Amino acid sequence: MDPLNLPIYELEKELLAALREGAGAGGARVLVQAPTGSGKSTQIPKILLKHGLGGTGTAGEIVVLQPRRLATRMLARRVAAELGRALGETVGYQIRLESRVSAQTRIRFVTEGVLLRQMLADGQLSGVGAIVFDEFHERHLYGDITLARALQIQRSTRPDLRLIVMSATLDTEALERYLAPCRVLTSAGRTFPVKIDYLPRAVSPDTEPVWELAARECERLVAESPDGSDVLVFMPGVYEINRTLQALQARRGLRDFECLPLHGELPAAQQDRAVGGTASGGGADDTASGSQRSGVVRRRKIIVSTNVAETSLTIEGVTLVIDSGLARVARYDPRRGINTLLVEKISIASADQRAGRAGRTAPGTCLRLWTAREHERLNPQELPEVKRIDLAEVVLTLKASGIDDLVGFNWIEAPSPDALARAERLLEDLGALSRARANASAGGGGDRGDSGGNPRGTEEGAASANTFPQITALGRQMLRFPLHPRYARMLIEAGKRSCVREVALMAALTQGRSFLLRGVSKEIAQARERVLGEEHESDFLLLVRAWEAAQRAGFDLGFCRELGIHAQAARQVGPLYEQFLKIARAAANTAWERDYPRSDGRHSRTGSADGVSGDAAAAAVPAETAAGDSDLRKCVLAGFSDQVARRLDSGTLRCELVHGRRGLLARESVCQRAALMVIGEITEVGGRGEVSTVLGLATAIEEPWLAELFPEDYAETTGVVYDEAAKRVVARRERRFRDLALEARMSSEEVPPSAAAALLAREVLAGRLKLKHWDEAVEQWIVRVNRLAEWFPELGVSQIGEADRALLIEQLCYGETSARAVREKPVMPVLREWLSAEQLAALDQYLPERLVMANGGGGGKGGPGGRSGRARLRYLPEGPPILSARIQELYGVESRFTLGAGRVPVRIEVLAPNQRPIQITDDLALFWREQYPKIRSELSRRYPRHEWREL
DNA sequence: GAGCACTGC
Repeated sequence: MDPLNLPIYELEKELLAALREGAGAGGARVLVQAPTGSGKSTQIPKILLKHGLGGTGTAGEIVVLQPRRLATRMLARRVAAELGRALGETVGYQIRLESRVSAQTRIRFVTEGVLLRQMLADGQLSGVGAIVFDEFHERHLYGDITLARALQIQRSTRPDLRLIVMSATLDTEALERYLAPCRVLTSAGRTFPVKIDYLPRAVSPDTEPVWELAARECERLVAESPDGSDVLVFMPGVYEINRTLQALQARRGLRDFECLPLHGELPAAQQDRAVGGTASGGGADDTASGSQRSGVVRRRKIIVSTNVAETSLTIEGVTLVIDSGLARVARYDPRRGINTLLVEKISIASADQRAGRAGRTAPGTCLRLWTAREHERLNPQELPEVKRIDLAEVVLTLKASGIDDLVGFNWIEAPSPDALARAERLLEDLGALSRARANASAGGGGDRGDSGGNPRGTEEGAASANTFPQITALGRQMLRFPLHPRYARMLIEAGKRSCVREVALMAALTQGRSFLLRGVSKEIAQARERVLGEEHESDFLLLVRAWEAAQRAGFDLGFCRELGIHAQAARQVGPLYEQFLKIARAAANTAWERDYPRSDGRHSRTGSADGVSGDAAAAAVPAETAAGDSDLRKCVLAGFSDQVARRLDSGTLRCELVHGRRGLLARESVCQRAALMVIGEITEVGGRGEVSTVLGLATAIEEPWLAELFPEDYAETTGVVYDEAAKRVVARRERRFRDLALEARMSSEEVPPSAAAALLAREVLAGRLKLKHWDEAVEQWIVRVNRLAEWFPELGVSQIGEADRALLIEQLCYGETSARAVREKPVMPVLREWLSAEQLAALDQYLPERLVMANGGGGGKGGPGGRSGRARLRYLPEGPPILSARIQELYGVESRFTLGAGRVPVRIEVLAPNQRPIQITDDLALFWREQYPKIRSELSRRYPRHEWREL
């Protein structure tokens, strides 16, 4: 097609006029509204170049911002070809680790991160005459930030800078207001019409899962148009894709179709197969497409895909789209400090984008698996990334550019104050920002109220500049690494511990797509163990071993497949690793690499700046043993100190994290034996059945390291320092560091029990440590009682013996199975044998405000510990009368019950009418045990639809 | 017998 015929040329005159006009009025800003296929990405840069609008003077450069690398490369290539020039001359591109530009380059296509980095290096963007923001509707975080900064620069010092923002969606009012005054130009696209159908009636996923529904409708539609071409089905994730493929293959009417999955984790060869067989990613697997090509009749395809096919990959020849309307959406929950990845309904914009995939080559049809009425209730747009993801990296970047007041920054859409506060707090913890003043209105911090000896009045409010946390020298050092601040911090720590090489590799291995596949077969798991050896200390180190093995094998496809390694992803790690190393080396005055024997026999350099060869240090090569690994693990701790976790029990994978969070250690983690660890990745996942928080990338740590690395946070917690400043720091960490560490120490056999007891007893007696959950803490609780007995004879408490201990655990953990035992020796009287009423009362203050009765613990098989995946937390309007009556009698209050049933504990909390949990005393507990059958039957009568068997 | 979308420096 002749590019000059593209619809976008209808806008040429207007665009030029708008740019000239704007230049006179304090800065040219144009918003171009044009759908995909209008030719805007290639032609607008050319129009600017043709009319000399790259800028005044000689060096005026047109920078075109793109959200994806592949598109960046291809657009540059096409525009260069259209201009009849070699790539890298007039037209070039720049993406991470790859640059094709020269001094003559006037049009430079770049990815978003590249421009943000450039702004950081040169706050005036000298040499840049125009910036074109392409695909801006995708609203990536870096796109938002670069536009905001570009506006700032234009308004302050560069009114000659031309800004063109291009968007494919029509809903641009907010953007228009943001850019005002600005001109809006609209152009038609050149795609084929797509007929959109909805379901006539809503279908509940309970009666028919989406994959069944999709397969059924697919069969029907295909029968209606037997000559049609390929079909594209959108599903939220791999699980749903596999179910859909099964359902499709079970349909008789679809027997002649080739059904193919398409998602990001698939090897390139398989992706190519789904997309159309053309080599797009350098896949070496020619066999599949080769035989396909030679076939006389090509089978029609049904491609079942995730969102990759919505924007990143284009599939030729599709005229029918079936859209589930669902997607897995990543968010960051700043309140809990965890990532979530849950199935959600897509937005209208996203549904339109998906539908458009049916009209690339010919008129098409899109069936939406929801009703027209349901459609009206969908969100018009996806939430932009600023409102969805962790802002730490961007906040650090802004602080480095001198923007201290983040709330006052000219966000296109402002993130929540919570999200900003969380990012600042993480950066403070990492040492990248100075601590906020005590009386600064930090917002979201828990340490309000102790304005202490500060002479300033209360609620001064008005933000004077010096109350904002500022970037530190360490923060600037961290910013040199193109990484999340956590990993940058790890690398800085590695510099101090002479293990940069290893940590740089660890960082590189965790960027981008994960190269070690999850949920692999038994054979692969065994092969991994055989080839990689045993690793128990860190998931990072397992990655390192796997990658080194793959590298030694030259990333051989067969070898990688055997070990469940994504060969292509693994191959991309090398250059990244080198980049981090290079940056680390460039940082002068640190001996960042120790002389570490490498698998290839070369020795890395030691010594400082002048590059003296490291032979002399060869004698000092440290043994590759625990000492070396512990340094690596301390680096991880430095980057993730707010994600320290401990196992709650040995029967399940449940863990407790600092700041009161919980989760399940990832099944594939190597740290199954560690008492205390650091978590590199917290993700709440779900979609089918239950939602759970998965803790991945774990690293075992040792408790003394906490004191070593965080002396001021930890000192107070062990009672050494107790001044106001330390108190505040601890308040910020919500005192969890200490509790977790102590608990972990208690359950670790390596620490002499007497030492643990000494610590614990002191904490307990000082009132600084309280028990939280009876179900999980029975063991520790018994130990505690025993330590109390041992260390504080004045309490007159006797030790809990082995037999009684077993009995207690049985009764408290396994509930009903011990009904006989309860009758014979009820719990509380047993306790009474050890503790007098006074002692019990004294102990009461160590007991939780909120005592949970539970049958917990994963252990009791078949018995009351049986699971029911379906139960959810639910409030019972009324509890069992027999229990209510007793509570009324004992406490004189009306009660409410919360029945919680997760996978493991089924628990009933007793709540007073003011919603505060009631402390359950021994009387009530005893009553509960004795009357359990009656209570249960009352409950099942009252709530017959609930499943009670787990009780 | 559990549990995972897509980009980018």
